[in-house]
Amino acid sequence: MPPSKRPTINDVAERAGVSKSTVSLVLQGSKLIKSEKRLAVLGAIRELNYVKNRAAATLRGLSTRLIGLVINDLRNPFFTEFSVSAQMEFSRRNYATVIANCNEDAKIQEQTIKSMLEHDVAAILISPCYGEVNDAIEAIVNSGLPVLQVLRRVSAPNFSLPFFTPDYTEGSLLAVRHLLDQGITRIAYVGGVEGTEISQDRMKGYLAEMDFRNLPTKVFHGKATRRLGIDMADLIIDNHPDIEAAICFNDLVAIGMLTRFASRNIKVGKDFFVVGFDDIEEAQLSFPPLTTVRFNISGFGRQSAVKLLNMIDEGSDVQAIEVTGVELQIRGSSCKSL
Amino acid sequence: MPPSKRPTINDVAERAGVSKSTVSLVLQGSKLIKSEKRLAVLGAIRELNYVKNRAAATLRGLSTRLIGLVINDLRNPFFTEFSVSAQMEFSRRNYATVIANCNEDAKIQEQTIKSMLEHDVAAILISPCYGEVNDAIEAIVNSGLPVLQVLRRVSAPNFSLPFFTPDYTEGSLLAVRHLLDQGITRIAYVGGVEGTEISQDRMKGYLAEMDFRNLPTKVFHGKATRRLGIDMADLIIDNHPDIEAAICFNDLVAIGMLTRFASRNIKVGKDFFVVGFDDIEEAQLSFPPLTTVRFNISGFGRQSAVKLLNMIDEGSDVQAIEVTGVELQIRGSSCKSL
DNA sequence: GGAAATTATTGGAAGGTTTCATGCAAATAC
DNA sequence: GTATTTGCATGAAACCTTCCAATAATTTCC
Repeated sequence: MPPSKRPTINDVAERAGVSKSTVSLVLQGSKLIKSEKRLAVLGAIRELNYVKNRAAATLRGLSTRLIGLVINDLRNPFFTEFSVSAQMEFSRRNYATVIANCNEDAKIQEQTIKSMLEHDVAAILISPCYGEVNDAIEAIVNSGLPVLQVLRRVSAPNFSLPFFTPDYTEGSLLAVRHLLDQGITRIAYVGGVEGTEISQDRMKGYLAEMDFRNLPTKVFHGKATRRLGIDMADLIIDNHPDIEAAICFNDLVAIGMLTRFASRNIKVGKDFFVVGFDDIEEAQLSFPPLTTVRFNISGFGRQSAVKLLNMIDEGSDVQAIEVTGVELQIRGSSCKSL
Repeated sequence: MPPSKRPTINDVAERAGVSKSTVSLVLQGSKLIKSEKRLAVLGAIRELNYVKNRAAATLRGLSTRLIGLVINDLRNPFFTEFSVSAQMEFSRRNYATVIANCNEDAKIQEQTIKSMLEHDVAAILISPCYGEVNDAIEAIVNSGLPVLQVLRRVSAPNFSLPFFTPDYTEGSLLAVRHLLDQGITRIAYVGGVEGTEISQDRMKGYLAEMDFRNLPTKVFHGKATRRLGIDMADLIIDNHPDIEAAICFNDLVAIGMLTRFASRNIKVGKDFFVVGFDDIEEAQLSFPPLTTVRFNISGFGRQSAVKLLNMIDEGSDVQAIEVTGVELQIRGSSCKSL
């Protein structure tokens, strides 16, 4: 017996006693085929365990129904949540997702993107990492594929990609006002790598409002992880006893701070106040529950997916920049009263 | 001007003044082509922005260099860590990863697998969800593709897939002995959906050892989330004051418990003791730091990937079951002394 | 009952790559 | 100077599907 390769549409046709064209039509659910023959074909397909060869179909001009998802840091639960939601929306629309974590490494990112282009993905959804990204962006733009950049923005000298983002600035504005309204004024900002655009955006509201009220600002930069939150909590307790509240770059940092405050026996929500950003699932389960800027990550993931799918289907263009609203989810970590 | 489609190998050949075969050879890095011509080809490729059409290559018989990764619950940081590590290993070996979260839904899982088979993935790595999985497994087995099942095992009546797993039973054995050695005897087991194989395995060591020492066992089942940990902490505090320690199905449950114990002002590591399972990144950052069964998730992810890649490359077979060791990472949550 | 219109089925070409067998040129051997 | 080997380059076939144009079968209409 020959090494039994995958059966083809021809094998099915032969088995069912029809032509390959008929089989193809059946596969596409054409109404043209009489149900008698259609049943025969369907039967043959089942008997032979036929699966269609997408490569051949693609070559003939059909879409790969493959979407590339490029994420700067997939281990961060915020991005995980985003990615999973987007992936599931793609899946619902019958697209498979090629994913890659570029791990904040521009080199990996570039290689990843090129690999996806080779695989002929129908579109790309990207939350980019920073660094030397020119070649990567150029490759994407040259491909002419629908692309949507989310959550973080990068651009190359001559190219830019449409960008969809939550209103970060508004978020920190809400956070700082919420604290100020309670008479809390000695507020620091914690986390975010210095110089990155997203870091600027997330701080902007804080800086503006503090400035407007003539209050001093204090910023502690760093890679936004639980570890940073822990370290900065120590730093603030030990060296900056005057500070009474922190607005954090994201929930991970905030939760790190909560953890350390708990272990050092300082009551957050009474002696210190913390606000996060993102509202990851864990935020409502921390102790105390975390006040945070909420914008429904999974909803945002789904929306991003839908926008991209629309770009594919209808060639609908996304504005250069689109912004979606945020709100403050108030919980115990920031409230004197609660 | 025509709508300018993607340039093909022919366009490159023409531009470089050679035959398409030559271009193909260059693309594959063949040593047969003189560097003079090779340079011409490379130049033409650059000028035309040529990217190779993988669909055509695949049709001709080349591997898609696509690997399917099917995960029961991608939002769970444990599986995220696993998946990301595996994906990055694939990427290092120049394979792109098609990922899908089947969200503990057997129907989605089946559909996902069929979609991957259609896309002609070169192999499948799967941490399956439970339920009605027969058709899905059958489809995989019939495909004849290399498959590796990890972390959780399912099987269909006539088929089984090779399985690679950490030694769960040993893990809970280590955990329970560690507590018993400190004279802690009133130990409960918390979390894990009743009846699932993984749940059985992770409890087995606990049940066996407690039984062996003639100690009473107490099991609280449930879906292994932070939320469950929180609820079970309440339940134990309010209704089972005799229980003094909990071995948890995973770290999420354990951390949920820690959170609630903190908020109810019970000192874990003094008045109560908790052991987790998995050693997710957060375990060392919790308060108190969490004692947990450790088996290096990312290492395990990488190993799984390597095993699968070897199956592809060398047709090397994986034993029906392979087990990798675990160890107990002792931290503050379980120790009277620390 | 037969022409016309409609519905069902089919053969064949095309799509871009890889690879095999072959061709040609240059180098080596006698 | 011819015969043989070696090194490079190429044309053509094959991979499996889709879709168009053409044909065949059936229905409709006078």
